[in-house]
Amino acid sequence: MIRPVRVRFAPSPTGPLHLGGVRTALYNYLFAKKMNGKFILRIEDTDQNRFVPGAEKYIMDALNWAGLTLDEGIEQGGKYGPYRQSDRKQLYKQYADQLVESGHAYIAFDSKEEIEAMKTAFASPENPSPSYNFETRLKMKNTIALDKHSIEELQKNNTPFVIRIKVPKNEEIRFEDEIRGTVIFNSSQLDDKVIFKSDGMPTYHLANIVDDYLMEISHVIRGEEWLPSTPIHVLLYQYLGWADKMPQFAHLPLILKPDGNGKLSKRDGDRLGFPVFPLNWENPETNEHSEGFRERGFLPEAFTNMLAFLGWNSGTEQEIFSLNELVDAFSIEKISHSGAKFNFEKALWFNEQYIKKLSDSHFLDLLKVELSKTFPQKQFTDDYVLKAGNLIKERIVFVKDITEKSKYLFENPNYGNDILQKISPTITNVFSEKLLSHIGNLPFNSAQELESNLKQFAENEQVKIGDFMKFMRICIVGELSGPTVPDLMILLGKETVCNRITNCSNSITQ
RNA sequence: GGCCCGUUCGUCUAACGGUUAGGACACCAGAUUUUCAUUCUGGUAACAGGGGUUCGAUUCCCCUACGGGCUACCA
Repeated sequence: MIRPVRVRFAPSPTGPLHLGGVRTALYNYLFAKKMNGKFILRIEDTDQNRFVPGAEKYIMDALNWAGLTLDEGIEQGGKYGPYRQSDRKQLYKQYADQLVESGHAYIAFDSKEEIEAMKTAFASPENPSPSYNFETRLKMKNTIALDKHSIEELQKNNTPFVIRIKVPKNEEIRFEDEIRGTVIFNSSQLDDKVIFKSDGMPTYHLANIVDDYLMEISHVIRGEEWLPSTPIHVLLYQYLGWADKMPQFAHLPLILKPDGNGKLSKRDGDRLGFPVFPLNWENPETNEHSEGFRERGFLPEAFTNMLAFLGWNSGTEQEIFSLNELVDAFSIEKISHSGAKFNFEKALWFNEQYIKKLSDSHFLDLLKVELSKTFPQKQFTDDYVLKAGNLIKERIVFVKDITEKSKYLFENPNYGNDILQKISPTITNVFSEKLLSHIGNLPFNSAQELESNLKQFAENEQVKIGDFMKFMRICIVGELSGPTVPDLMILLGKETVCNRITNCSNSITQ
């Protein structure tokens, strides 16, 4: 059965998208593009209690930042809309009713307390938490157990009710998972899941199946946490008469915390000092702030590349892939089966690689953004900014390191006592004076020329070349790191260099 | 507890019955660098355990152990 590939990313807007969510979206996108199919965003907001303002927009912003272009969704529209489940509310009831009529579902009037009571009443050592299923439903308040009169009575009193799927006893439910192969469940282990809630909204299980069917979804690529409820979904497809339209399932392994075990959570990020969300997020209820990969300084290409490799591998030794290259190389077959621990070090490495690859014009644009943030007052020429950037390009992890760690490229440094103490005592005021007048007559043509000239000067003055260069570095940089001294001198120019030597010398004498 | 999924260097992973078990990150050492990085070279380091199947198992099957997920009128 060949049908057009249509995949959906279906998050619920209960907060910011985390790493795992973005990766699920990424894999859906890659698969869609690889197969010349459509990538769709559907917002699953059937739980009105968990609605978080801003979350929906956050999801779309995050996908956009990561470069995962949608073919259909809330903003792009499409002929299968609306794409927000709350906007499709009136659609679902008829399918729940259809299931009741065909005998595959039933109405249940039990209150929360009554269900609790059942669970404690039937609890046993073998079965500590009995479920609402073929064994217990006959003892509950529903249209299967109750007689006609009691049902009418409950309905007349407007007793709140839900609709539950009637899961059969002891039937084998099997399906082919694209990642895990054949998965088999016995229906007796399942419970009669609520498919339609008393507030008039469907639960995930129903809404998901109805929408996937209506939107002609061909493949469901989602997290592994959905594997246990997939047999319910399979049953729903059968009972609704849509078995031949059931999508292929692919259940992704989870992203785990770097240390220990378990799913990666926001707490791990806070604890270990790295972001777990793509973009910054302010929780509107608690005002809690969470840092995003974008704000941390990650390039979107590096971020998606890194994410793609958390649970997938091309099978070759290539690791750097643009989004388009990922599309070409992607296959569900190569998705791994086990959970992947998130490794922030490797994420940093990916970003470094992408910084090194940046074109001059792109790099310049990014540099200017950072500079305007740090030095809103100052003006620098593009030529200067790019030269400065290229001087430190291969020693930075993030573009913003240029202003956070290399400010001396744009303003004179301050000289703290600890750094001044590292200047050799052989560097005296007399020496500084001589140096300044020497440099004053020096052409600033090339770094090589400057270097040999300075070496010669140090030799003539009988100052150790190491001591001298260290002094020069401290004057220019304010610390013992950075590009080579002659390169910096050429970049900054004679006047700035002389000023800094003067400033530094003055600091020593004070 | 039950059900389901998983298990190769510290981490991400390659291997689709026969390899000195490969790569990357991290780490260590050396070279380059008058600093810090970069770069280059080299190194340490893994098939969870036990049974089968097979001429031969990291690879296929079973069991055990361990890890994870699910077990809501949440998704």
